Amino acid sequence: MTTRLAVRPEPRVRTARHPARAAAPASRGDGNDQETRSRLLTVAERLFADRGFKDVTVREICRGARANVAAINYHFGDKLGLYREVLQSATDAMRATNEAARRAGHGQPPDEKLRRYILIHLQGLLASNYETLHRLIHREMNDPTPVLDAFVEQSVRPRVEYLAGIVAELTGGRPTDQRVLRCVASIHSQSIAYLPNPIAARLGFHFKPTPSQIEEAARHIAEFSLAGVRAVGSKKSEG
Amino acid sequence: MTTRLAVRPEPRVRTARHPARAAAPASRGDGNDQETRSRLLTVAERLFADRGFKDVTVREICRGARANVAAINYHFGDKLGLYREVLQSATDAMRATNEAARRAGHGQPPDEKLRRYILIHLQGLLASNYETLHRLIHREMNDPTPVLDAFVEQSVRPRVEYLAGIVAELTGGRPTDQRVLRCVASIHSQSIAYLPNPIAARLGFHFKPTPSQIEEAARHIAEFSLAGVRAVGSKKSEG
DNA sequence: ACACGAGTCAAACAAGTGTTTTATACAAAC
DNA sequence: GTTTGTATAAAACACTTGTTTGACTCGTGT
Repeated sequence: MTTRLAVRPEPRVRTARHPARAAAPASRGDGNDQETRSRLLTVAERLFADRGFKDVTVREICRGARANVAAINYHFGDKLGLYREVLQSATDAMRATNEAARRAGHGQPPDEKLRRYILIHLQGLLASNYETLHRLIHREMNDPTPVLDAFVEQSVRPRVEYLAGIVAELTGGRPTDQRVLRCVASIHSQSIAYLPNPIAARLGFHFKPTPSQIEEAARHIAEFSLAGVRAVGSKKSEG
Repeated sequence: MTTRLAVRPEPRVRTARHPARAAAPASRGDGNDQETRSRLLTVAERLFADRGFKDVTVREICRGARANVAAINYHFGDKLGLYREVLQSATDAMRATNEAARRAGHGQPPDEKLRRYILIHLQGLLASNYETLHRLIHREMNDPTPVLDAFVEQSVRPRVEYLAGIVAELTGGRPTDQRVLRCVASIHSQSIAYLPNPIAARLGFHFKPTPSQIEEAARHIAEFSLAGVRAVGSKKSEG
């Protein structure tokens, strides 16, 4: 029936997720059981990233996971419950990248912090298993669901605040200064440009995300941005 | 039935678009006629931008345009035909912006060409009537349809080539040089960041696209990029 | 032995979907 | 006046959608 993404009372998952006594889960001889659940997650992640929530049918996911049509409702309550769980793993993965970038820059001068931040994030962005997750986020940009709030708070905001801190160090401004925030936007947006997308493909930009190509791109963004930050940071505010 | 976007033989539009003799089209007294067609286009543009091709139903469009369900099939053959026509007008509008930017930079030194290019494109990007069209393109990035090819060739490629020419002038490189192309990506991606999007909204970035705010953002991008281009352009290629 | 519950399955369900059909109104061409 | 072709409308069509049902396994606990 209604398929629009919306908040609604969590549908009762039949019994599987809330076993009555459940010490040792019953296991069948054919090696399935919990496996079905994780197979559904794997297949759904790929399909949702490829074609979006609405364009993917539960029948398709179940066929891909060699499960019955009812499996999704049994294991996740409904289609949206499955989607939520898929997207939560994306949020977790990106939070890990954030923390890695922070550690790598610890104790370094601000320009070196920026270089390492950009490199690590670009590596994370283009790592083949994360790329799927980024496509999911890109879809959330067009059709936000309640899941996006958690992602922004846990993943994007820490990243932006850390970046603002670096830029503030570089320019001597305050992290909430308009001028600083514009620099943050300029830096962040450049990385996104290296994600594979159909327009770049049609233009003939075949960026191969090999380690050395990623390093080269990261170096470009870092030097480009450092010069940019210094240029706009040293100017008196005008107008 | 099948609703996936795909190339398929153009469905026969009943008669309206291919009148047999048709000198003066028959017109009814109630002032409708061709109006219905353009009302459908207007409503469809807004709905497609808001929620995407698949999420919008023909019944919804027709209700919004105060037309019968059969109106879309009558005037455009099918739902995809309507979508095609909506997106074609996006392509045309952007091509006009391209040409305006070219004219504005004619005879100017390269740095001034870049400043004017960025300002005009940012103005086009954020003009309220173009913003709808950009949301449509953003959706095409996730789910490309055959229409995207025409858009890239007529709208994106000329833009990128013009920008590459300016950067090449600034650095003394050739427009197809890897280093030049990376600068083009850096410049172009910064403008995109100013399009309204749900992540920026959740972060509290309330960019008001007033003329003066747009000018200020354009100035930031231009100075940031000019410094960046000069920095990476003056360096010898290494590694 | 028995009951219970986890997990799976085929089938059905209710509500949508894009599209087609049939009919009708009306202005212009003949 | 008749025909022709445009434009609209209500109803039906054929099909897909997410979800639910009820039966059926099969390990486990008692």
